[in-house]
Amino acid sequence: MGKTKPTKKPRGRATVRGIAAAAGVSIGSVSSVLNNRHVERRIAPETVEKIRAAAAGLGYLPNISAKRLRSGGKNNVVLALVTSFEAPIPLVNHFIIALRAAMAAGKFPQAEGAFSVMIEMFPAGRLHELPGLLTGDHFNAAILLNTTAEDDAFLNRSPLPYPVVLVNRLIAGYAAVVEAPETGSRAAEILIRAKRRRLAVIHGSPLTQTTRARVNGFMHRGAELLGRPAHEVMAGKLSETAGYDAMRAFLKRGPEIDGLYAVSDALALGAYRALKEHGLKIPSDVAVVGVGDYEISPFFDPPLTSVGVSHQALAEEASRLLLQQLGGVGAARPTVTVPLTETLRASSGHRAG
Amino acid sequence: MGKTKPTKKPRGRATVRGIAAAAGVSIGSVSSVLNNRHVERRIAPETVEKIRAAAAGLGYLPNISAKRLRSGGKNNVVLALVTSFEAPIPLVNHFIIALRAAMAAGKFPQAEGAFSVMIEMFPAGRLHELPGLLTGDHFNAAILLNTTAEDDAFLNRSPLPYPVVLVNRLIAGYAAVVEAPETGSRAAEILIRAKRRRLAVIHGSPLTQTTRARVNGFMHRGAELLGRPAHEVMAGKLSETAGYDAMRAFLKRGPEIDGLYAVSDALALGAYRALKEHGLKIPSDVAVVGVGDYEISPFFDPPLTSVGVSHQALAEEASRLLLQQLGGVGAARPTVTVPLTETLRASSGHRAG
DNA sequence: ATCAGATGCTAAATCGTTTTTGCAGATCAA
DNA sequence: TTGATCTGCAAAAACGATTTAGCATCTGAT
Repeated sequence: MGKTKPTKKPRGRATVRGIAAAAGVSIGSVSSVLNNRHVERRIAPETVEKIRAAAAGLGYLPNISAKRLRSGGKNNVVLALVTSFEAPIPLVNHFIIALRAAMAAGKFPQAEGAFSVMIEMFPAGRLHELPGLLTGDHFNAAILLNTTAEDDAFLNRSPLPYPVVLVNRLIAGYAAVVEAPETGSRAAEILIRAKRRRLAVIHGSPLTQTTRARVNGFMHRGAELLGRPAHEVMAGKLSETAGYDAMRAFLKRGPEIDGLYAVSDALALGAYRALKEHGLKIPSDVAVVGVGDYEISPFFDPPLTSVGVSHQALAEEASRLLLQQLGGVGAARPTVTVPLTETLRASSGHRAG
Repeated sequence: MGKTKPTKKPRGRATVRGIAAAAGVSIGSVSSVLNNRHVERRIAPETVEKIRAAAAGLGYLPNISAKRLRSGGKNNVVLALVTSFEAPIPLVNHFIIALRAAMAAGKFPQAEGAFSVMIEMFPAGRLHELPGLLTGDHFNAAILLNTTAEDDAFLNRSPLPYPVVLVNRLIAGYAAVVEAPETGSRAAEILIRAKRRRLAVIHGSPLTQTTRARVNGFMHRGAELLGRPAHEVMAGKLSETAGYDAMRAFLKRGPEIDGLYAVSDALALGAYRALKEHGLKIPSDVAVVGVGDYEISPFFDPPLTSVGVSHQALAEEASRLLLQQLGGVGAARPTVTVPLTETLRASSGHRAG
């Protein structure tokens, strides 16, 4: 009938072509109607209806890539936050705000301040299955969070063809932002300065690069200063419930402690409850030190002393690093160590901050 | 020289064309080199170097839209989470997980299970400035969170040309997910069942649609059952600090209360501290009810009783609704009310859950 | 009957990229 | 010297959309 071009088979997703074929018009008319330009473009009302019906019938969804390409908007720089499903991302807004701030501050002027942020999530250990990761089809640069050992091995095998910043992970050939390595030892020092001698550390299992560094630093410095090893309390995960369960079991087993280091504030909060239930007072019986990864740790009861890097600092540094690499200053892949913030609060016997 | 085509001016961002012109080769060769296909494509080593140098010199960044368009991957459905900078997004992972689950469950088969998620943030009240919002250039569908009254007015004026789901907001012509309206009244009932008679509610300022509904429901039901109005404690924001400050000032002013409703768990936590500092015990002196928007509220001391909708339920319902609209079942723009979850814990005198 | 202006649509150009095809020149074997 | 094979690259097609230019046909006025 009215076919004007060698019509393609309508396989796959509906496109303007498919609609045009179905309605017996040209793709130009289809586009005009779908963007509500049919008045200026003088499309007849009944044609408009035909096209709308065809689009609805085919379940048309525009191809965003084609739209963006064509309409050539300038904010075509796409940054990605890549994290695993299993890990929470309380950091997301920190990152977006930090990226935006870094852009506004004129790092990476090419983007003209405009960029898009995608979130890509993958099942732990399956980073390699993430579409577009290897081809670079989905984003111009990425911040990688919460990778597992398998993911790290994959990254090590196959370098990604765009700028990447790892957070709390070190892999050769990649830029990274990590917390200062003396977190654990500083925690030990805080407790020891507070006259604690029988120390314990509570951590998750398995240990990550970061939590292992914290535990090791703590154990090492504690043994060094006290000549005696600290107890190790092993929780299943880094959650409150896991911390509570592990701490409860530990206390029931009998060892007496007067100082506790938690490698996450979630564990600290869980331990709080176990300690209180066991009749122990914080800090008079047991002083507690966390890492400050919960924004509400000042409102724990008692407020939690912590030493660690703030999510905000981490996010700012990672953003800076990412844009710097995008700016393309050669092949610099620096590792940036974010300095520690020590916040002394009541949980270690200090005056509430 | 070796110019083969009427070379375009190199204005704007560098493209393969620009690199080709700079290196004196064709764009095909440029593309081959940039994608590390130069071996199979038999590009001479010195040409490879020339192209790499030109690309680096021009600060080349590929246009992601063009890449995706060309390489035609099937996951071209783009969903957006749109929220304001000011509001936290602890919900992000809930939404992504829920969207993924809904996709996997076979809602919206067109996408073949693959889709991308973008996060778009805007300054409160400036939703209308978000690039791509009106044209639909950036995503196929969106979930809108944390809009202000101005933003809502804008949405009301200019209907968006793609499926949208509003969260905790009602605007004519848009699908929405809201919490059940009886949150506030249920909170009042919990406190009154716990034999509390002198009630107060603590809330932020300005009130949002949702928090206003909570406050109104609470006040109304409280007055109805007790024949006496509840006190209103007004905090600046929905933060712990604001809650603490407001509650402290209120207690200092003298009114005695025995039941408190907090329209956010953050306010509840801030109020906890003010109450304790004032020598009041929870729940014996003052029972507290929150809304359950903090995952760690079971680990408050004492654990917080709450009535509200979980972020997870909200996210699941919003995702379902979004995909349903994408599936395009006509122009259905339903408003879905998410049922309440009531969790009785120690803060209202119940046994810890 | 003729021309001007509407009206309604098609065709083509374009966005930036990748891949396929093809062509010229060099190298090699006989 | 003549094919055959290899090298190195250019040209063109394609992805899916939007916009512009242009071509018929119709309407109404003269």
